[in-house]
Amino acid sequence: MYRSHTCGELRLENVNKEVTLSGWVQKIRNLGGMTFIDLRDRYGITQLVLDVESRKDLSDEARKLGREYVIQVVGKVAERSNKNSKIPTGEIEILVDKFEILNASELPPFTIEDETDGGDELRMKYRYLDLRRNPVRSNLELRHKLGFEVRNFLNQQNFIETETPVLMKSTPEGARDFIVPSRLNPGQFYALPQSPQLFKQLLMVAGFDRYFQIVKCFRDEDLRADRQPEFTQIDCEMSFVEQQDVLSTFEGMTKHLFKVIKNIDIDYDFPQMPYEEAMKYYGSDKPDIRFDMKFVEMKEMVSAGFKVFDDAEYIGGICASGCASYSRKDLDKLTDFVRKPQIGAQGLVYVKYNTDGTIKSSVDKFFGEDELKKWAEAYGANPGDLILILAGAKAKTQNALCELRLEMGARLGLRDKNKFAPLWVVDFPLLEWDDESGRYHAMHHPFTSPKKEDFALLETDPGKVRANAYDLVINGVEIGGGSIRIHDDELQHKMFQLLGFSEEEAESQFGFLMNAFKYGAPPHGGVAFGFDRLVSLFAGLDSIRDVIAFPKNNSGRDVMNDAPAPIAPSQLEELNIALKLKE
RNA sequence: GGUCUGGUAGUUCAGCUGGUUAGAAUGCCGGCCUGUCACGCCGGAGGUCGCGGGUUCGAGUCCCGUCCAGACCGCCA
Repeated sequence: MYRSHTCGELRLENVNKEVTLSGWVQKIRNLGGMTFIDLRDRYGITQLVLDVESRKDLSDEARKLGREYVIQVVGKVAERSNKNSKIPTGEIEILVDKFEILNASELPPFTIEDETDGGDELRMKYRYLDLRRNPVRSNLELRHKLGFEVRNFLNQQNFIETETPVLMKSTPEGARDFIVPSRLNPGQFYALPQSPQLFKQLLMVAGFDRYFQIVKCFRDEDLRADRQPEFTQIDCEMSFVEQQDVLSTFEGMTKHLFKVIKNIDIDYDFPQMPYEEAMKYYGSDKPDIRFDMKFVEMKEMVSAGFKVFDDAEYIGGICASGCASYSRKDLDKLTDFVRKPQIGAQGLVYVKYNTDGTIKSSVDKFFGEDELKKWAEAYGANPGDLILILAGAKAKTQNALCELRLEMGARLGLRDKNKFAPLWVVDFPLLEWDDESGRYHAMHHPFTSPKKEDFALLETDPGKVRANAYDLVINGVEIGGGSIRIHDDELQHKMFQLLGFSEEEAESQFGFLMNAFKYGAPPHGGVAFGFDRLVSLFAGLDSIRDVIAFPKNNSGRDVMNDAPAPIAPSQLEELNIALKLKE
């Protein structure tokens, strides 16, 4: 028997009990006549004591131990004379009778502590050591709990978890596919799924009614802190539902998760904001509504005379309360912030509404105090507030203003990680124009249904058609998205036509779906949640890497096993593949 | 494909306008220590300053190239 107890469970009531523990040596404190060893496993830390007077042999033997050695000890539980209130086992310790080294350890390249001295790269290279640390392990425990509760909730709601193929067909729509060569079919390739979209729709045709799957998805695009090439989705689909049915069901799931995981009661309906409104007031389709600071449009309001404003397609700003005291230096810094190439504003106009009621702005030369007062009124500004204004091309300026709003929100401490503000963004456009290819693209995906009341626009002004599509946004993070699908083969055909597919292309790529629609496809819709993002949101992290056991780095590499890597010529031969690498 | 930031001891970092032997903390090794739990005290070892080239009497420091890492833009239906 390796252990009778874990390192996290012994308490005062176990005193005098003979126990066997196994674990890793966290820390050795040798006081000369007495040696303390912290023994660690997944469940906690238990202190071992060796007394030189009673057992000199053991104390000498303990000199051989090093950090992260795996040992087994037998001893008696004793009450500590000096208790440690910081750990659950702090009232007891083990008087060691014997111990055995089960496995020695080389010196770890970084400390296995909550506040490790290791940098990200090292931690990833030795991820199995990093995973021994409490913060990383508890993130994965949280992930486990969330997944478990998702299954629990959806099971109670009659959802069936069904696996769908990982080897499927490549389709040119959407993200780049990861490709897998087929040995049995020379010159042909599988693709890894970007999502099980088509299969879950076919399950609806099959009458499965309520499906879900916690499933790996793959997209061969560049990485970000919140984007990995393989990631996990909570993928769901329901039949005989309208949009509100889907929203209600998954609002329920979200509330359930907040309740059981974080003990947070959300006792209100999530707000639903049309896409257009989100863009108008927040410049983003995923607004962070933990704080207000809505955009104010000013194009109609300003008088002529200031060339930047006169030439601008869009003028808009935000009101940062209490920031009128910003110095010239602070404002210069903000100007630098919005002029960063990633944000791309040309400059920043400010209006200080001073606490003494006077107004000072960077455009005093062009606008009188009366006009500035009028602006302040439009913003609902109070004395002490600072108005920040950007002007230029509409989409770009709104985007820059969105970044500025988030920055000011952060500076004012309005983006508290322990506060959660869920929001449904609804009524997304069905299509968006792509200049590069000179055609419309599906904003969500080509299986999304247009709103009935916008059907007529499909012929006349496709860009104006709204879709039955929705996103769940929490704290400015897109947690999930979905739509009511097309379940009619004619409408689906028309959709492909709008997207510039020829009849043949549509048929060869998606014919099986449209064919299925001919055999009694029920109305259906669904949603997919980014599971990694959900976990990182619950964990209060900005990056999804620390909620993934073995993540890829910025270049899509696994720095621990050094994937991806070349394969043997014989493997290529077998796959009928000849490499021709570009310079 | 692009922009920005970084790469110096095992590790995390400092090293100013170029100037003698490149520092700190932590970790590691040795010694002392019977109630520690960030143990304490004393001593010690430890460096291809990412790599290549250039400027200079002299480069960790300046310039060019390159590799690696991170954040972001493009991309991500």
